[in-house]
Amino acid sequence: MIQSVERAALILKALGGGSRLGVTELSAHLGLAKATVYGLLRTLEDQGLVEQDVETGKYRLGPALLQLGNAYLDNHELRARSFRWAEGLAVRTQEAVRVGVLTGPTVLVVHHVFRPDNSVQILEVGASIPWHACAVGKAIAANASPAVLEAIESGPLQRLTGTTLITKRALDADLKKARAAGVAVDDQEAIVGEAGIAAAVFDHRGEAAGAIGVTGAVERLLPSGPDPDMVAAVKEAARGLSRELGAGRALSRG
Amino acid sequence: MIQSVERAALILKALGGGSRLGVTELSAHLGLAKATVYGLLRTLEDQGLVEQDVETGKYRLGPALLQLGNAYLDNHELRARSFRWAEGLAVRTQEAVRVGVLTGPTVLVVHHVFRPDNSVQILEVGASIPWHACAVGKAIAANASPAVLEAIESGPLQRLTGTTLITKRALDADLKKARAAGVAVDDQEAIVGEAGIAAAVFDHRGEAAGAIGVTGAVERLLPSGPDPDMVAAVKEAARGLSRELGAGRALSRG
DNA sequence: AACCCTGTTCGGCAATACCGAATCGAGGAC
DNA sequence: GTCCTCGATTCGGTATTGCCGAACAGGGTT
Repeated sequence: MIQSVERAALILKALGGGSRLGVTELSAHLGLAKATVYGLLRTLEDQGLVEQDVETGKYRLGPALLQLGNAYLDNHELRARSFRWAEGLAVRTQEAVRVGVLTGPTVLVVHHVFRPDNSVQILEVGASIPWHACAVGKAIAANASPAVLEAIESGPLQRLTGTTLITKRALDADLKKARAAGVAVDDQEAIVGEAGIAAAVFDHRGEAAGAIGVTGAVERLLPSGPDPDMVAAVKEAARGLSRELGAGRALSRG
Repeated sequence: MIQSVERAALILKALGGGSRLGVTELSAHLGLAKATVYGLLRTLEDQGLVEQDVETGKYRLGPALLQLGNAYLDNHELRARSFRWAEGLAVRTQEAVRVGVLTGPTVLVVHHVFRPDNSVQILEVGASIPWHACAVGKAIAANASPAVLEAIESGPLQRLTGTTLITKRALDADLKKARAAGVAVDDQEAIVGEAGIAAAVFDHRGEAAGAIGVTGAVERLLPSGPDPDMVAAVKEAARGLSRELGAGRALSRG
């Protein structure tokens, strides 16, 4: 691991975590000399990866990151192929659709279709959600390799609402249920009143590349248990998308 | 400029420019030893900034960039404050609205409101557009500091359509017109059939922080010259937004 | 006007990252 | 099945490079 690059990345993540930070704050945060941080910041600024506030002298993330983030999306195969499936799923279920991938202990939303009801909604592409508190995350986890599952389950599991599952035991049971049902369900585990139903998407190696699912008001998605039509729609979308990615017959692990 | 960080940034930009690249391709592209590039890539991968394709061994951009790009947007003051103005402008003009900032020689779209006509549209947030071929870019350039203007005008100016202005002379005249009118106009200079009307947004220092404007079919925006109602709407949105950013009375340079 | 808290610059040390060359592993051609 | 080639990966020595401590400069506040 080359030291200066690693440190530069940590600076970016520190700046991403909150608002503007100064050289002194960053050097304290990272435990480095001020001059070291300053040199890194100068280079990052030169590359457009950070910007310095002309008034306060503090630093914030730079525009090049937005371009690179966009380029990441453009090169994303799962995302590209999910467009028509997500659109169809949204129309059929009349709910918002999310496509996500697992990055570390969080789900990164790579595609999002609004609920087709003309209401004002904010785009969630780029948002990160704790894996254990959303249907998409649990759908991926339920079909992940043992090593990955172990890694994400061993981290701290934050309680977001009263129903969030935060013990390995409860989660393992829930993932087993998800494997049996073919879909994972989130019952107000991230936001009170909001539920989700999602199914894993597999690539040509049979690995879970991500998941697709619907999110919406709990009374619509889980009227008395998961709505069967929605479950079927989600499963079909996930299966179709998997096939497009080249998945063979073995669509599920174990 | 610290060497390894600079090189790491160049790798990211190279990967962002196209599709997957291998160690050898990158080392040839940057003129570095393979082992050097390899070390940088390993570090970048460790930080989630790049991903390695398990099959081909080639590298692509990583998910952390999407998160950072999103964080950039979250911390963006102009963008945050532009939400309600952009929404209002879209409703009033019945056209798509874009808010952009200047980054190097291109305009980066930081906010985008769809044309309110229920058609399927793709979100352009994160997209980069040559400054000289869009109304937003010209609105910013017309009010930029001489140094910035000189920098962007001296670069190569690509012809995108038959009407794209690509000489310094033609652009200077157009910018002068834009300053006089208070809005910049793009008449199919980026895409045939598409026009734009935009006005600069000023921050509390009186500097052009970006621009807001409408885009749409040329026959609606420029029926016989710029539609006066649209011009007025764009100017009002830009002025309101500037005021929110703390701009004083001096809303225009010179 | 003095203080304090920033961001910024400088110079020397040695740790650090660079490079060239060798190794490994996979895919294709015959 | 075997050879060949091309690309990713590893290794070790070198001196370049970036790190650090300490001093400087510039606002804002008291």
